[in-house]
Amino acid sequence: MAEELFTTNGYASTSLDAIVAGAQVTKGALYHHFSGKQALFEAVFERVEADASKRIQKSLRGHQDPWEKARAGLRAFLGVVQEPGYRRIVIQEGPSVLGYERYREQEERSTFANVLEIVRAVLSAGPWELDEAMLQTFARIFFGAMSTAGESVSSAEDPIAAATRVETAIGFILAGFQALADAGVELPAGE
Amino acid sequence: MAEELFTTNGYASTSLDAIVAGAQVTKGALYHHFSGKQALFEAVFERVEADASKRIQKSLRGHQDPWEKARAGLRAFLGVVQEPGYRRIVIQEGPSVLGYERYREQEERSTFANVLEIVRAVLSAGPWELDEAMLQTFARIFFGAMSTAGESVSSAEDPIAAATRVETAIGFILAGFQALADAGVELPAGE
DNA sequence: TACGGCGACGTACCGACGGTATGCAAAGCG
DNA sequence: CGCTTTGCATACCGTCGGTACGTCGCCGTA
Repeated sequence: MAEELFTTNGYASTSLDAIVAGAQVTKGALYHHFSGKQALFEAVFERVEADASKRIQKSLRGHQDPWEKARAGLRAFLGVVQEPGYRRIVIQEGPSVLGYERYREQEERSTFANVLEIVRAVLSAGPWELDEAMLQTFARIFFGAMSTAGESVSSAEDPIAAATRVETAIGFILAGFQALADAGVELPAGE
Repeated sequence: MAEELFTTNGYASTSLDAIVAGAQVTKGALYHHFSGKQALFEAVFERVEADASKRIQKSLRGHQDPWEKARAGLRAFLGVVQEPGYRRIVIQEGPSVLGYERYREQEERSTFANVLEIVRAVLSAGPWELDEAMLQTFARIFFGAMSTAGESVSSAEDPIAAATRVETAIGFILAGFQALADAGVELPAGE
């Protein structure tokens, strides 16, 4: 399967010959179904993304409180982001193989959508009035934070401890939000 | 120059022939100085990184207050991250071309070091007792947040407004920290 | 049933690219 | 002044992504 080869060897080091040999087909068949190597990668990318997104959504069910939802989602995301396939295909090579634009389009309607939903829920619980652009900005920031954190978690010598630290740190940031909400602090105006 | 070619076309689509043609040398000369295409990229990567790091450090000078320092550093980072060379070479293709390990080693002693320094200054201003691992975790989170935010900023239809939104969002998070510090809130214990 | 067209592959091949082997002039050195 | 080493130039090779073209089988039609 192409997914394993891309995950273990990376995009550039995975030859089409190796893929077709592993899948028991020929190059003709491959090029009948996909327009090229990049299109094949994109199909794999979408599958991995869809799986991850489904998993995260599943973890969100059952939580009504936004903060609880956020914590559950964070935990699920940290789990997803530690899987070699997601790390390699989506986080590491996605942006460079697909180009940032296509990468973003794909993310926009899967995993990032989940993050956005969570952020929306959390920030709507506060006293702030945020327009859509500001919500997206917050979501981007959290998405990036958690992606990077996930990378460092899964390459740490003790991933479990590292994941705990990340949860603590993000929880701390969320606590800061709560504190601001309780204090009725307004959003600092953009200058 | 190889840097421009890598920036505009990307790593994979930049042939060594194009590089040597542009630099008025031959492949023999190139392979005399670098052990291969990846090593050349790595050299370019280091230069871009060093430049960015220097620029950020410069912006930190003159600020004593940690929060002011953080804001200045954030602004400088958002500037750096909008430059095509840094975006493409460091953020987009760095991880996939160098591999995450080498990428991290490089970042560790340049731009990330700056972020770490800032985070250290900010968090030391609070009443919390953080060990080094926790500091690194916070720094990773902020680094990832700002890298991703920078990507979205520079690909936004109005980059200036987007940058302002990012500054607002991060400022909000920092304000949350301040609120927690003022309230004397402890770090939530890792479970 | 004969047949033509078409979709689903298989196969042989091409051009480009990264990398290497070898040559060779100039500089350093005893 | 010879001999080694450095610094590069050039010709070439293996691999890989992609393509051109052939082939086999199915399906509608007369």
